[in-house]
Amino acid sequence: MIKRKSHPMARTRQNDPVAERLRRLAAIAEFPPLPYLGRSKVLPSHSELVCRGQGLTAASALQDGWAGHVEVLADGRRQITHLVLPGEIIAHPRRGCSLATSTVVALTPVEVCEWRVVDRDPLDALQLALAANDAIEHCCMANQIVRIGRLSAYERIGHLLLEIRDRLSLAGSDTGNRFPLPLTQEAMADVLGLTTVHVNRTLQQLRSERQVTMSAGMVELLDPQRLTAIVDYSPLIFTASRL
Amino acid sequence: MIKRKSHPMARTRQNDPVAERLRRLAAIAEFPPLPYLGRSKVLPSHSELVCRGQGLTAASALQDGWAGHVEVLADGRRQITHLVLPGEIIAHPRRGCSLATSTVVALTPVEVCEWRVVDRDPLDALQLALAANDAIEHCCMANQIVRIGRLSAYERIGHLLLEIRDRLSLAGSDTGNRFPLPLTQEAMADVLGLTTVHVNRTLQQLRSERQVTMSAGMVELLDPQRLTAIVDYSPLIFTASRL
DNA sequence: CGACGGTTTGACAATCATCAAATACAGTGG
DNA sequence: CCACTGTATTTGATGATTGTCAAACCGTCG
Repeated sequence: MIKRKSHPMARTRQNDPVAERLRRLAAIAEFPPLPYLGRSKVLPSHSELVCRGQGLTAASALQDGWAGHVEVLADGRRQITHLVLPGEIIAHPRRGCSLATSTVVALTPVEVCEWRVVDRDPLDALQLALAANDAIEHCCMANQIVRIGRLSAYERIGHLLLEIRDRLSLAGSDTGNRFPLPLTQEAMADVLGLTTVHVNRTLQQLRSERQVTMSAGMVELLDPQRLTAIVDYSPLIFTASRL
Repeated sequence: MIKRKSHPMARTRQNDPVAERLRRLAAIAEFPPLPYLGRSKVLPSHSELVCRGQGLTAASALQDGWAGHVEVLADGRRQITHLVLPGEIIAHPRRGCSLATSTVVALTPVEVCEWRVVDRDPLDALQLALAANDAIEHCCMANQIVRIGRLSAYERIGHLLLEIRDRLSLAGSDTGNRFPLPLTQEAMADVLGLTTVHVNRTLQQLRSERQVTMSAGMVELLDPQRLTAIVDYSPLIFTASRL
Protein backbone atom coordinates (compact mmCIF):
# COMPACT_ATOMS: atom_id res chain seq x y z
CA MET A 1 0.00 0.00 0.00
CA ILE A 2 0.99 3.54 -0.62
CA LYS A 3 2.31 5.72 2.15
CA ARG A 4 0.72 9.10 2.19
CA LYS A 5 2.41 11.60 -0.05
CA SER A 6 5.01 9.12 -1.19
CA HIS A 7 6.69 9.62 -4.53
CA PRO A 8 5.55 7.57 -7.46
CA MET A 9 8.39 5.19 -8.04
CA ALA A 10 10.00 4.76 -11.39
CA ARG A 11 8.42 1.53 -12.61
CA THR A 12 10.68 -1.16 -13.95
CA ARG A 13 9.66 -4.38 -15.61
CA GLN A 14 9.75 -6.09 -12.25
CA ASN A 15 7.67 -3.67 -10.25
CA ASP A 16 5.12 -2.42 -12.74
CA PRO A 17 2.01 -4.42 -11.90
CA VAL A 18 0.02 -2.82 -14.70
CA ALA A 19 2.47 -3.86 -17.39
CA GLU A 20 2.90 -7.26 -15.80
CA ARG A 21 -0.83 -7.89 -15.83
CA LEU A 22 -1.32 -6.71 -19.40
CA ARG A 23 1.56 -8.88 -20.52
CA ARG A 24 -0.06 -11.89 -18.95
CA LEU A 25 -3.44 -11.04 -20.39
CA ALA A 26 -2.05 -10.81 -23.88
CA ALA A 27 -0.18 -14.04 -23.24
CA ILE A 28 2.69 -12.59 -25.20
CA ALA A 29 6.25 -12.71 -24.02
CA GLU A 30 7.60 -9.76 -25.99
CA PHE A 31 5.16 -7.20 -24.71
CA PRO A 32 6.07 -3.66 -25.67
CA PRO A 33 6.62 -1.08 -22.93
CA LEU A 34 3.52 0.97 -22.23
CA PRO A 35 3.59 4.45 -23.73
CA TYR A 36 2.91 6.14 -20.41
CA LEU A 37 1.87 9.74 -20.39
CA GLY A 38 4.33 11.17 -17.93
CA ARG A 39 4.80 9.92 -14.41
CA SER A 40 2.05 8.28 -12.51
CA LYS A 41 0.04 10.43 -10.13
CA VAL A 42 -0.52 9.79 -6.46
CA LEU A 43 -3.97 10.72 -5.22
CA PRO A 44 -5.56 10.48 -1.78
CA SER A 45 -8.38 8.18 -0.84
CA HIS A 46 -11.85 9.31 -1.93
CA SER A 47 -10.48 11.08 -5.02
CA GLU A 48 -12.72 10.85 -8.03
CA LEU A 49 -10.57 9.23 -10.69
CA VAL A 50 -13.14 9.14 -13.45
CA CYS A 51 -16.53 10.79 -13.67
CA ARG A 52 -19.48 9.15 -15.35
CA GLY A 53 -20.11 10.57 -18.79
CA GLN A 54 -16.75 12.24 -19.08
CA GLY A 55 -14.86 11.83 -22.32
CA LEU A 56 -11.93 9.47 -22.01
CA THR A 57 -8.84 10.47 -23.90
CA ALA A 58 -6.48 7.94 -22.38
CA ALA A 59 -6.50 4.59 -20.67
CA SER A 60 -5.74 4.58 -16.96
CA ALA A 61 -4.74 1.92 -14.49
CA LEU A 62 -3.76 1.49 -10.86
CA GLN A 63 -0.08 1.09 -10.18
CA ASP A 64 -1.02 0.86 -6.54
CA GLY A 65 -3.99 1.23 -4.25
CA TRP A 66 -7.62 0.18 -4.59
CA ALA A 67 -10.52 1.88 -6.32
CA GLY A 68 -14.11 1.16 -7.21
CA HIS A 69 -16.71 1.92 -9.83
CA VAL A 70 -19.45 3.44 -7.79
CA GLU A 71 -23.11 4.33 -8.18
CA VAL A 72 -24.83 6.62 -5.71
CA LEU A 73 -28.60 6.88 -5.36
CA ALA A 74 -30.50 10.06 -4.64
CA ASP A 75 -30.98 9.13 -0.98
CA GLY A 76 -27.32 8.30 -0.42
CA ARG A 77 -27.36 4.54 -0.84
CA ARG A 78 -24.11 3.55 -2.48
CA GLN A 79 -23.18 0.51 -4.52
CA ILE A 80 -19.75 -0.36 -5.77
CA THR A 81 -20.32 -2.20 -9.02
CA HIS A 82 -16.74 -3.18 -9.70
CA LEU A 83 -13.56 -3.10 -7.67
CA VAL A 84 -10.29 -2.01 -9.24
CA LEU A 85 -7.29 -3.76 -7.70
CA PRO A 86 -3.60 -2.86 -7.97
CA GLY A 87 -2.47 -3.50 -11.54
CA GLU A 88 -5.98 -3.37 -12.97
CA ILE A 89 -7.46 -1.04 -15.55
CA ILE A 90 -9.52 1.86 -14.24
CA ALA A 91 -11.08 2.84 -17.55
CA HIS A 92 -10.23 3.03 -21.19
CA PRO A 93 -11.87 4.61 -24.21
CA ARG A 94 -13.59 2.12 -26.50
CA ARG A 95 -14.37 2.30 -30.12
CA GLY A 96 -18.07 2.89 -30.13
CA CYS A 97 -18.07 4.58 -26.76
CA SER A 98 -15.42 6.97 -25.55
CA LEU A 99 -17.53 8.18 -22.66
CA ALA A 100 -16.97 6.81 -19.19
CA THR A 101 -19.91 4.62 -18.23
CA SER A 102 -19.41 4.96 -14.51
CA THR A 103 -17.72 7.01 -11.86
CA VAL A 104 -14.55 5.62 -10.30
CA VAL A 105 -13.40 6.58 -6.83
CA ALA A 106 -10.23 5.82 -4.91
CA LEU A 107 -10.92 3.59 -1.91
CA THR A 108 -7.37 3.97 -0.59
CA PRO A 109 -4.59 6.33 -1.59
CA VAL A 110 -3.76 5.38 -5.17
CA GLU A 111 -1.07 5.68 -7.76
CA VAL A 112 -2.57 6.11 -11.22
CA CYS A 113 -0.85 5.83 -14.58
CA GLU A 114 -2.20 6.75 -17.98
CA TRP A 115 -1.37 6.04 -21.60
CA ARG A 116 -2.77 6.88 -24.96
CA VAL A 117 -4.71 4.21 -26.80
CA VAL A 118 -4.70 4.25 -30.57
CA ASP A 119 -6.65 2.12 -33.00
CA ARG A 120 -3.79 0.36 -34.58
CA ASP A 121 -3.51 -3.12 -35.94
CA PRO A 122 -6.30 -5.07 -34.28
CA LEU A 123 -3.78 -7.73 -33.33
CA ASP A 124 -1.65 -5.21 -31.53
CA ALA A 125 -0.50 -6.69 -28.22
CA LEU A 126 -1.90 -3.83 -26.20
CA GLN A 127 -5.29 -4.00 -27.88
CA LEU A 128 -5.34 -7.71 -27.29
CA ALA A 129 -4.60 -7.24 -23.62
CA LEU A 130 -7.33 -4.63 -23.29
CA ALA A 131 -9.81 -6.95 -24.96
CA ALA A 132 -8.85 -9.73 -22.57
CA ASN A 133 -9.21 -7.27 -19.73
CA ASP A 134 -12.76 -6.51 -20.85
CA ALA A 135 -13.56 -10.19 -20.83
CA ILE A 136 -12.28 -10.60 -17.29
CA GLU A 137 -14.09 -7.52 -16.13
CA HIS A 138 -17.25 -8.99 -17.58
CA CYS A 139 -16.70 -12.20 -15.61
CA CYS A 140 -16.06 -10.24 -12.43
CA MET A 141 -19.31 -8.37 -12.84
CA ALA A 142 -21.19 -11.59 -13.46
CA ASN A 143 -19.61 -12.95 -10.28
CA GLN A 144 -20.67 -9.83 -8.48
CA ILE A 145 -24.26 -10.31 -9.60
CA VAL A 146 -24.33 -13.91 -8.42
CA ARG A 147 -22.82 -12.93 -5.09
CA ILE A 148 -25.31 -10.19 -4.38
CA GLY A 149 -28.26 -11.95 -5.95
CA ARG A 150 -28.00 -15.43 -4.56
CA LEU A 151 -25.39 -15.77 -1.84
CA SER A 152 -25.81 -15.20 1.90
CA ALA A 153 -23.71 -12.56 3.60
CA TYR A 154 -21.29 -15.23 4.78
CA GLU A 155 -20.95 -16.68 1.32
CA ARG A 156 -20.65 -13.28 -0.31
CA ILE A 157 -17.62 -12.33 1.71
CA GLY A 158 -15.90 -15.66 1.19
CA HIS A 159 -16.63 -15.56 -2.51
CA LEU A 160 -15.30 -12.04 -2.84
CA LEU A 161 -12.11 -12.87 -0.99
CA LEU A 162 -11.47 -15.81 -3.31
CA GLU A 163 -12.00 -13.65 -6.33
CA ILE A 164 -9.71 -10.97 -4.99
CA ARG A 165 -6.99 -13.53 -4.40
CA ASP A 166 -7.27 -14.70 -8.00
CA ARG A 167 -7.23 -11.22 -9.38
CA LEU A 168 -4.30 -10.04 -7.32
CA SER A 169 -2.26 -12.97 -8.50
CA LEU A 170 -2.94 -11.97 -12.11
CA ALA A 171 -1.06 -8.75 -11.52
CA GLY A 172 1.95 -10.64 -10.27
CA SER A 173 1.63 -9.95 -6.58
CA ASP A 174 1.03 -13.61 -5.98
CA THR A 175 1.30 -14.05 -2.28
CA GLY A 176 -0.70 -17.22 -2.01
CA ASN A 177 -3.36 -17.22 0.66
CA ARG A 178 -2.17 -14.12 2.40
CA PHE A 179 -2.83 -10.82 0.70
CA PRO A 180 -3.60 -7.17 1.41
CA LEU A 181 -7.19 -6.06 1.91
CA PRO A 182 -7.09 -2.34 2.62
CA LEU A 183 -10.84 -1.85 2.37
CA THR A 184 -12.88 -0.42 5.18
CA GLN A 185 -15.85 -2.50 6.23
CA GLU A 186 -18.01 0.25 4.84
CA ALA A 187 -16.42 -0.18 1.40
CA MET A 188 -16.89 -3.93 1.63
CA ALA A 189 -20.51 -3.38 2.52
CA ASP A 190 -20.95 -1.18 -0.54
CA VAL A 191 -19.41 -3.85 -2.71
CA LEU A 192 -21.46 -6.65 -1.24
CA GLY A 193 -24.82 -4.93 -0.97
CA LEU A 194 -24.82 -5.19 2.84
CA THR A 195 -24.59 -2.80 5.76
CA THR A 196 -21.40 -2.05 7.63
CA VAL A 197 -22.78 -3.61 10.77
CA HIS A 198 -23.64 -6.84 9.06
CA VAL A 199 -20.26 -7.06 7.36
CA ASN A 200 -18.64 -6.64 10.71
CA ARG A 201 -20.63 -9.44 12.30
CA THR A 202 -20.15 -11.76 9.38
CA LEU A 203 -16.41 -11.19 9.37
CA GLN A 204 -16.39 -12.18 13.01
CA GLN A 205 -18.16 -15.35 12.10
CA LEU A 206 -15.65 -16.12 9.36
CA ARG A 207 -12.87 -15.66 11.87
CA SER A 208 -14.52 -17.68 14.59
CA GLU A 209 -15.00 -20.53 12.12
CA ARG A 210 -11.32 -20.35 11.23
CA GLN A 211 -11.87 -19.46 7.62
CA VAL A 212 -9.78 -16.32 7.70
CA THR A 213 -7.52 -14.25 9.87
CA MET A 214 -7.22 -10.51 9.45
CA SER A 215 -4.84 -7.95 10.80
CA ALA A 216 -3.21 -4.73 9.72
CA GLY A 217 -4.97 -4.70 6.38
CA MET A 218 -3.90 -8.24 5.52
CA VAL A 219 -6.16 -11.28 5.16
CA GLU A 220 -5.18 -14.89 5.20
CA LEU A 221 -7.39 -17.64 3.90
CA LEU A 222 -6.88 -20.54 6.26
CA ASP A 223 -8.50 -23.23 4.13
CA PRO A 224 -9.21 -21.96 0.61
CA GLN A 225 -10.35 -25.38 -0.58
CA ARG A 226 -13.03 -25.63 2.03
CA LEU A 227 -14.08 -22.03 1.47
CA THR A 228 -14.24 -22.54 -2.29
CA ALA A 229 -16.55 -25.48 -1.81
CA ILE A 230 -18.78 -23.74 0.71
CA VAL A 231 -19.35 -20.61 -1.35
CA ASP A 232 -19.35 -22.43 -4.68
CA TYR A 233 -16.60 -20.29 -6.14
CA SER A 234 -15.26 -21.04 -9.59
CA PRO A 235 -12.09 -19.39 -10.85
CA LEU A 236 -12.34 -16.64 -13.45
CA ILE A 237 -12.48 -18.41 -16.76
CA PHE A 238 -9.29 -16.80 -17.95
CA THR A 239 -7.05 -17.65 -15.13
CA ALA A 240 -8.03 -21.23 -15.74
CA SER A 241 -7.71 -21.37 -19.48
CA ARG A 242 -4.92 -19.07 -20.40
CA LEU A 243 -2.21 -18.98 -17.81
CA MET B 1 -43.56 -13.40 -29.52
CA ILE B 2 -42.95 -16.56 -31.44
CA LYS B 3 -45.70 -19.07 -31.99
CA ARG B 4 -44.59 -22.58 -31.31
CA LYS B 5 -42.97 -24.28 -34.26
CA SER B 6 -43.45 -21.25 -36.46
CA HIS B 7 -41.17 -20.75 -39.42
CA PRO B 8 -38.36 -18.28 -39.14
CA MET B 9 -39.47 -15.47 -41.35
CA ALA B 10 -37.28 -14.04 -44.03
CA ARG B 11 -35.97 -10.91 -42.40
CA THR B 12 -36.18 -7.70 -44.31
CA ARG B 13 -34.72 -4.35 -43.36
CA GLN B 14 -37.97 -3.44 -41.68
CA ASN B 15 -38.46 -6.54 -39.60
CA ASP B 16 -34.94 -7.54 -38.64
CA PRO B 17 -34.58 -6.20 -35.09
CA VAL B 18 -30.99 -7.41 -34.86
CA ALA B 19 -29.86 -5.44 -37.88
CA GLU B 20 -31.93 -2.48 -36.84
CA ARG B 21 -30.34 -2.40 -33.42
CA LEU B 22 -26.80 -2.78 -34.72
CA ARG B 23 -27.41 -0.04 -37.22
CA ARG B 24 -28.50 2.29 -34.47
CA LEU B 25 -25.59 1.31 -32.27
CA ALA B 26 -23.09 2.06 -34.98
CA ALA B 27 -24.97 5.30 -35.65
CA ILE B 28 -24.30 4.77 -39.31
CA ALA B 29 -26.95 5.12 -41.95
CA GLU B 30 -25.39 2.92 -44.61
CA PHE B 31 -25.07 -0.19 -42.51
CA PRO B 32 -24.12 -3.24 -44.53
CA PRO B 33 -26.43 -6.27 -44.46
CA LEU B 34 -25.37 -8.84 -41.88
CA PRO B 35 -23.58 -11.83 -43.37
CA TYR B 36 -25.97 -14.31 -41.79
CA LEU B 37 -25.01 -17.96 -41.67
CA GLY B 38 -28.08 -19.56 -43.18
CA ARG B 39 -31.56 -19.06 -41.87
CA SER B 40 -32.26 -18.30 -38.27
CA LYS B 41 -33.18 -21.20 -36.02
CA VAL B 42 -36.26 -21.50 -33.87
CA LEU B 43 -35.67 -23.16 -30.53
CA PRO B 44 -38.03 -23.94 -27.66
CA SER B 45 -37.93 -22.34 -24.26
CA HIS B 46 -35.26 -23.71 -21.90
CA SER B 47 -32.89 -24.50 -24.78
CA GLU B 48 -29.26 -23.92 -23.98
CA LEU B 49 -28.11 -21.43 -26.61
CA VAL B 50 -24.53 -21.10 -25.45
CA CYS B 51 -22.58 -23.11 -22.91
CA ARG B 52 -20.02 -21.55 -20.63
CA GLY B 53 -16.49 -22.25 -21.79
CA GLN B 54 -17.49 -23.31 -25.26
CA GLY B 55 -15.53 -21.89 -28.18
CA LEU B 56 -17.44 -19.28 -30.09
CA THR B 57 -17.01 -19.36 -33.84
CA ALA B 58 -19.78 -16.95 -34.71
CA ALA B 59 -21.78 -14.13 -33.23
CA SER B 60 -25.39 -14.85 -32.37
CA ALA B 61 -28.40 -12.70 -31.64
CA LEU B 62 -32.10 -12.97 -30.93
CA GLN B 63 -34.41 -12.21 -33.81
CA ASP B 64 -37.22 -12.96 -31.46
CA GLY B 65 -37.87 -14.26 -27.96
CA TRP B 66 -36.10 -13.68 -24.66
CA ALA B 67 -33.03 -15.34 -23.20
CA GLY B 68 -30.74 -14.97 -20.21
CA HIS B 69 -27.15 -15.46 -19.17
CA VAL B 70 -27.53 -17.79 -16.26
CA GLU B 71 -25.42 -19.07 -13.39
CA VAL B 72 -26.51 -22.10 -11.39
CA LEU B 73 -25.09 -22.96 -7.97
CA ALA B 74 -24.42 -26.45 -6.71
CA ASP B 75 -27.57 -26.48 -4.60
CA GLY B 76 -29.81 -25.28 -7.40
CA ARG B 77 -29.98 -21.57 -6.68
CA ARG B 78 -30.11 -19.77 -10.00
CA GLN B 79 -29.16 -16.26 -10.97
CA ILE B 80 -29.72 -14.62 -14.32
CA THR B 81 -26.85 -12.21 -14.70
CA HIS B 82 -27.99 -10.60 -17.94
CA LEU B 83 -31.20 -10.67 -19.93
CA VAL B 84 -31.11 -10.90 -23.71
CA LEU B 85 -34.06 -9.13 -25.33
CA PRO B 86 -35.34 -9.41 -28.89
CA GLY B 87 -32.79 -7.83 -31.20
CA GLU B 88 -29.93 -8.12 -28.72
CA ILE B 89 -26.65 -9.99 -29.01
CA ILE B 90 -26.48 -13.37 -27.31
CA ALA B 91 -22.73 -13.81 -27.49
CA HIS B 92 -19.86 -13.03 -29.79
CA PRO B 93 -16.23 -14.09 -29.94
CA ARG B 94 -13.78 -11.42 -28.82
CA ARG B 95 -10.21 -10.87 -29.66
CA GLY B 96 -8.47 -11.96 -26.51
CA CYS B 97 -11.22 -14.37 -25.53
CA SER B 98 -13.13 -16.58 -27.91
CA LEU B 99 -14.56 -18.70 -25.12
CA ALA B 100 -18.08 -18.07 -23.88
CA THR B 101 -17.91 -16.61 -20.40
CA SER B 102 -21.38 -17.71 -19.40
CA THR B 103 -24.20 -20.05 -20.27
CA VAL B 104 -27.18 -18.61 -22.12
CA VAL B 105 -30.63 -20.17 -21.91
CA ALA B 106 -33.85 -19.42 -23.76
CA LEU B 107 -36.50 -18.04 -21.41
CA THR B 108 -39.20 -18.21 -24.09
CA PRO B 109 -39.22 -19.86 -27.49
CA VAL B 110 -36.57 -18.01 -29.48
CA GLU B 111 -35.43 -17.34 -32.98
CA VAL B 112 -31.65 -17.17 -33.17
CA CYS B 113 -29.49 -15.90 -36.00
CA GLU B 114 -25.74 -16.20 -36.41
CA TRP B 115 -23.02 -14.56 -38.46
CA ARG B 116 -19.30 -14.81 -38.77
CA VAL B 117 -17.19 -12.11 -37.22
CA VAL B 118 -13.86 -11.30 -38.79
CA ASP B 119 -11.12 -9.00 -37.60
CA ARG B 120 -11.29 -6.52 -40.40
CA ASP B 121 -10.72 -2.83 -40.40
CA PRO B 122 -11.20 -1.75 -36.80
CA LEU B 123 -13.53 0.98 -38.02
CA ASP B 124 -15.73 -1.54 -39.74
CA ALA B 125 -19.36 -0.69 -39.06
CA LEU B 126 -20.12 -4.10 -37.64
CA GLN B 127 -17.14 -4.03 -35.30
CA LEU B 128 -18.18 -0.61 -34.18
CA ALA B 129 -21.69 -1.79 -33.43
CA LEU B 130 -20.39 -4.77 -31.47
CA ALA B 131 -18.13 -2.50 -29.44
CA ALA B 132 -21.06 -0.24 -28.69
CA ASN B 133 -23.06 -3.30 -27.76
CA ASP B 134 -20.38 -4.28 -25.27
CA ALA B 135 -20.56 -0.84 -23.72
CA ILE B 136 -24.32 -1.07 -23.31
CA GLU B 137 -24.11 -4.55 -21.92
CA HIS B 138 -21.62 -3.27 -19.40
CA CYS B 139 -24.07 -0.54 -18.36
CA CYS B 140 -26.86 -3.07 -18.05
CA MET B 141 -24.80 -5.24 -15.77
CA ALA B 142 -23.88 -2.26 -13.63
CA ASN B 143 -27.58 -1.45 -13.41
CA GLN B 144 -28.25 -5.03 -12.46
CA ILE B 145 -25.73 -4.82 -9.64
CA VAL B 146 -27.25 -1.63 -8.28
CA ARG B 147 -30.74 -3.11 -8.47
CA ILE B 148 -29.85 -6.25 -6.60
CA GLY B 149 -27.41 -4.66 -4.24
CA ARG B 150 -29.25 -1.56 -3.09
CA LEU B 151 -32.87 -1.50 -4.22
CA SER B 152 -35.90 -2.94 -2.44
CA ALA B 153 -37.96 -5.57 -4.20
CA TYR B 154 -40.46 -2.94 -5.24
CA GLU B 155 -37.77 -0.70 -6.63
CA ARG B 156 -35.98 -3.58 -8.33
CA ILE B 157 -38.98 -4.50 -10.41
CA GLY B 158 -39.76 -0.94 -11.38
CA HIS B 159 -36.14 -0.30 -12.27
CA LEU B 160 -35.95 -3.42 -14.39
CA LEU B 161 -39.13 -2.57 -16.25
CA LEU B 162 -37.80 0.87 -17.08
CA GLU B 163 -34.56 -0.61 -18.37
CA ILE B 164 -36.41 -3.16 -20.45
CA ARG B 165 -38.50 -0.45 -22.02
CA ASP B 166 -35.36 1.48 -22.97
CA ARG B 167 -33.66 -1.57 -24.37
CA LEU B 168 -36.63 -2.74 -26.40
CA SER B 169 -36.92 0.63 -28.02
CA LEU B 170 -33.28 0.40 -29.10
CA ALA B 171 -34.16 -2.56 -31.25
CA GLY B 172 -36.89 -0.61 -32.99
CA SER B 173 -39.91 -2.15 -31.34
CA ASP B 174 -40.68 1.15 -29.74
CA THR B 175 -44.14 0.77 -28.36
CA GLY B 176 -43.98 3.49 -25.75
CA ASN B 177 -45.11 2.49 -22.31
CA ARG B 178 -46.74 -0.72 -23.33
CA PHE B 179 -44.47 -3.60 -24.22
CA PRO B 180 -44.26 -7.39 -24.07
CA LEU B 181 -42.93 -9.09 -20.95
CA PRO B 182 -43.07 -12.82 -21.61
CA LEU B 183 -41.09 -13.77 -18.50
CA THR B 184 -42.47 -16.09 -15.86
CA GLN B 185 -42.37 -14.74 -12.35
CA GLU B 186 -39.77 -17.39 -11.64
CA ALA B 187 -37.51 -15.96 -14.34
CA MET B 188 -38.04 -12.46 -13.00
CA ALA B 189 -37.13 -13.71 -9.56
CA ASP B 190 -33.92 -15.20 -10.92
CA VAL B 191 -33.08 -11.91 -12.57
CA LEU B 192 -33.84 -9.84 -9.51
CA GLY B 193 -32.34 -12.03 -6.83
CA LEU B 194 -35.74 -12.64 -5.22
CA THR B 195 -38.09 -15.58 -4.77
CA THR B 196 -41.06 -16.27 -6.98
CA VAL B 197 -43.42 -15.69 -4.11
CA HIS B 198 -41.99 -12.33 -3.32
CA VAL B 199 -42.03 -11.23 -6.95
CA ASN B 200 -45.68 -12.17 -7.09
CA ARG B 201 -46.56 -10.14 -4.04
CA THR B 202 -44.53 -7.16 -5.14
CA LEU B 203 -46.14 -7.16 -8.57
CA GLN B 204 -49.50 -7.04 -6.87
CA GLN B 205 -48.34 -4.03 -4.95
CA LEU B 206 -47.16 -2.31 -8.13
CA ARG B 207 -50.55 -2.92 -9.65
CA SER B 208 -52.50 -1.83 -6.61
CA GLU B 209 -50.50 1.40 -6.56
CA ARG B 210 -51.36 1.95 -10.23
CA GLN B 211 -47.77 1.84 -11.43
CA VAL B 212 -48.35 -0.90 -13.96
CA THR B 213 -50.97 -3.05 -15.53
CA MET B 214 -50.20 -6.52 -16.80
CA SER B 215 -52.09 -8.97 -18.94
CA ALA B 216 -51.39 -11.57 -21.56
CA GLY B 217 -47.65 -11.09 -21.40
CA MET B 218 -47.88 -7.34 -21.89
CA VAL B 219 -46.99 -4.66 -19.35
CA GLU B 220 -47.97 -1.06 -19.37
CA LEU B 221 -46.23 1.58 -17.31
CA LEU B 222 -48.95 3.90 -16.13
CA ASP B 223 -46.74 6.75 -14.97
CA PRO B 224 -43.14 6.22 -16.09
CA GLN B 225 -42.06 9.63 -14.78
CA ARG B 226 -43.20 8.89 -11.28
CA LEU B 227 -41.73 5.40 -11.41
CA THR B 228 -38.41 6.73 -12.70
CA ALA B 229 -38.22 9.13 -9.80
CA ILE B 230 -39.20 6.55 -7.19
CA VAL B 231 -36.68 3.92 -8.24
CA ASP B 232 -33.99 6.43 -9.20
CA TYR B 233 -33.61 5.09 -12.70
CA SER B 234 -31.27 6.79 -15.12
CA PRO B 235 -31.34 5.93 -18.81
CA LEU B 236 -28.54 3.85 -20.28
CA ILE B 237 -25.82 6.31 -21.11
CA PHE B 238 -25.93 5.51 -24.77
CA THR B 239 -29.55 5.99 -25.42
CA ALA B 240 -29.10 9.44 -23.99
CA SER B 241 -25.95 10.46 -25.76
CA ARG B 242 -26.08 8.86 -29.14
CA LEU B 243 -29.58 8.60 -30.46
C1' DC C 1 -61.53 -34.49 -18.37
C1' DG C 2 -56.96 -34.70 -16.33
C1' DA C 3 -52.33 -33.01 -16.28
C1' DC C 4 -49.15 -29.53 -16.18
C1' DG C 5 -46.97 -25.11 -15.64
C1' DG C 6 -47.73 -20.86 -13.76
C1' DT C 7 -49.86 -17.81 -10.37
C1' DT C 8 -51.75 -16.79 -5.96
C1' DT C 9 -52.51 -17.23 -0.86
C1' DG C 10 -51.40 -18.08 4.02
C1' DA C 11 -48.65 -18.88 8.15
C1' DC C 12 -44.25 -18.66 9.89
C1' DA C 13 -39.06 -18.17 10.20
C1' DA C 14 -34.67 -16.16 9.15
C1' DT C 15 -31.62 -12.94 7.39
C1' DC C 16 -30.36 -8.63 7.32
C1' DA C 17 -31.29 -3.53 8.31
C1' DT C 18 -31.81 0.21 11.56
C1' DC C 19 -30.65 3.03 15.35
C1' DA C 20 -27.73 4.28 18.94
C1' DA C 21 -23.80 4.15 21.54
C1' DA C 22 -19.31 2.36 23.17
C1' DT C 23 -14.75 1.26 22.06
C1' DA C 24 -10.47 1.17 19.52
C1' DC C 25 -7.17 3.38 16.54
C1' DA C 26 -4.35 6.81 13.90
C1' DG C 27 -2.87 11.25 12.99
C1' DT C 28 -2.51 16.12 14.78
C1' DG C 29 -1.07 19.71 17.45
C1' DG C 30 0.21 21.53 21.86
C1' DC D 1 4.53 12.67 25.30
C1' DC D 2 -0.24 13.22 25.72
C1' DA D 3 -4.65 14.90 25.24
C1' DC D 4 -7.65 15.71 21.08
C1' DT D 5 -10.13 14.72 16.90
C1' DG D 6 -11.90 12.09 13.52
C1' DT D 7 -12.56 7.75 11.47
C1' DA D 8 -13.19 2.83 11.75
C1' DT D 9 -14.70 -1.11 14.36
C1' DT D 10 -17.58 -3.35 17.61
C1' DT D 11 -21.75 -4.29 20.46
C1' DG D 12 -26.68 -4.43 21.73
C1' DA D 13 -31.63 -4.19 21.10
C1' DT D 14 -35.30 -4.17 17.90
C1' DG D 15 -37.85 -4.44 13.53
C1' DA D 16 -38.62 -4.89 8.61
C1' DT D 17 -37.92 -7.17 4.41
C1' DT D 18 -37.62 -11.21 2.33
C1' DG D 19 -37.40 -16.38 2.37
C1' DT D 20 -39.57 -21.02 3.25
C1' DC D 21 -43.01 -24.39 3.03
C1' DA D 22 -47.29 -26.00 1.63
C1' DA D 23 -51.41 -25.84 -0.62
C1' DA D 24 -55.05 -23.92 -3.54
C1' DC D 25 -56.23 -21.92 -7.79
C1' DC D 26 -56.30 -21.09 -12.78
C1' DG D 27 -55.68 -21.46 -17.65
C1' DT D 28 -54.02 -24.21 -21.55
C1' DC D 29 -53.27 -28.22 -24.03
C1' DG D 30 -53.66 -32.83 -25.27
